[in-house]
Amino acid sequence: MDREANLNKNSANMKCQRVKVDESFVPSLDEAVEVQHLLAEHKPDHASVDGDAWKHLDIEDFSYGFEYGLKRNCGGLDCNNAQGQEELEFGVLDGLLDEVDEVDDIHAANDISGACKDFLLDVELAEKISDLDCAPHGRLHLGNTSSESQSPGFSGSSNDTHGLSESSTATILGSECKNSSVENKMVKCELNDSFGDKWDYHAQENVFTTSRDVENLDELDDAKPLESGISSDDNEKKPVQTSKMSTLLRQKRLRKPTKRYIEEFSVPKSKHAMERQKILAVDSKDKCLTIRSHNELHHGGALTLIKEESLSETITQETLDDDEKLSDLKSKCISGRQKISSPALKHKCLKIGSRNELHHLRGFKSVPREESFTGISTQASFESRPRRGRPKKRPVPESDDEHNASESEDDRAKRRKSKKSADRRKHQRMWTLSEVMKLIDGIAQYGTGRWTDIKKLLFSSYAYRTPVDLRDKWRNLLRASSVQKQKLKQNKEVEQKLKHAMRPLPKSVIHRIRELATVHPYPRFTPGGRYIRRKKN
DNA sequence: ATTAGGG
DNA sequence: CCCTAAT
Repeated sequence: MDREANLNKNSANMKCQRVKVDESFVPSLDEAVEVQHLLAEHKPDHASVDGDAWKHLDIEDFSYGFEYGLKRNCGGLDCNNAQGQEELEFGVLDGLLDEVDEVDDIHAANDISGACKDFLLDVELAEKISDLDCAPHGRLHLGNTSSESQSPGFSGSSNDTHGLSESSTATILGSECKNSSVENKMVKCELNDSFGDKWDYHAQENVFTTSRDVENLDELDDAKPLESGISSDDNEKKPVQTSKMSTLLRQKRLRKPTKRYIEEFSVPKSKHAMERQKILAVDSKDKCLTIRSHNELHHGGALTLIKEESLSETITQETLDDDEKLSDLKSKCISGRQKISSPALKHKCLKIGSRNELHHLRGFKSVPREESFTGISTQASFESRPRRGRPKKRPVPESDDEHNASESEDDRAKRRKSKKSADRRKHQRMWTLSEVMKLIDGIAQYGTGRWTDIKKLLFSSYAYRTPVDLRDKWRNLLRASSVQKQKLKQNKEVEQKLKHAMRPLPKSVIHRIRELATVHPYPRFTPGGRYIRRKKN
């Protein structure tokens, strides 16, 4: 009791010091209490049995499970790639994209479950965020038993409990970081996010190094917007959701989702899974959802997006692939949001949009476009790409269960329609490193004008790569290579970091590109200015 | 049908 | 990636 009270107090302090995110929690009595309870419970356990804490969370908070599932999905994608960094990167991004998509789709297909999930996600996020900032600090400062017991657990269970472990850790140590400033918090969040993408190879040690990196990033002008973006976003959304969150959460807690349930979230959901989710969520359906569900849903997506954005923001101009992805990401985000009408969301939207008006617009534009996300996955096997076959989603948007979302019925219908026939941009395959290299080879052989030849000879197996695609890619590569060079000159240090973080386009490749660029200056003009016109065959 | 170029 | 215009 005593301890608990104390904790409460501490927490309160922390909350005050921390950003609004926490404040929002304060008013939510039930929620706060519950959370506090958890805190109290964890504290004692932690030092001795870190594993228990996770378990506890695991069972108690299915939202964590979900969260984790998301993360794992993201990371999992790149995991499967033995290709290399590039693919890793792609995987990450792609994963994110898929995630976004996922959210979107779920939203469409199953508002109830989707809403609940996201809602929980939000809750989880809130908790996590508020706690996160403390984790590293606590560990650093304490260096006592907790750090001891933690380390093994951390790495040991790395496979499955990264997200959880971190959270739990943070929770326990929460009071330790009363001093952590808002900055820290921000930094940490970022850090953690980046972790989410690469759980697989990030060891605990990275916690520190990475944090430093992030801080450094902060110093860059590029990174700044991100910070503000996150904080404000969170702040905005929190208050709005708090009430409903508490409601839903309570309900959810009562139900105590089983592990199985959790698993379902972590695994690409099958139809059955979806259905079950639906069933589970049915009771909470009448409760809230509808409009809210949208908000929640997209909040989840938004958060993800933001993080990605932050990471790649600096890199945006540096490489085309990233560029593409970003644009894709953004457009998706935007298109998904179109239907929403939440102030907070709008804010987010604006934020994102402001960073890239172009893409924003494009996003809208491409939405209605028709798409036949057909046998894309067929070819996928080739380049060991995690690809976005959207394995998770329910395949047919057709059978749209009753329109749960009351207010956006028309919107929804509209969306659905467009979705079916149009929506998803056509195969947006990411380029793997090997593909790029092939392309380069091809260009080296055939020059820049015979894309069909290159396509036929070198990409015959890649049905999804059209000559135009090749050309486009080359164009992008050219741009990228030059940009990279440029940047490198400016701040090589930074560049390195960023590259290391996200853009693995090997130097050698860039070199080749540059060389080829001189030989085949994109348009078919030879260095001498002679126009190379080759009659095909 | 292919390619260049712009969005 | 997608689209259009020009070949």
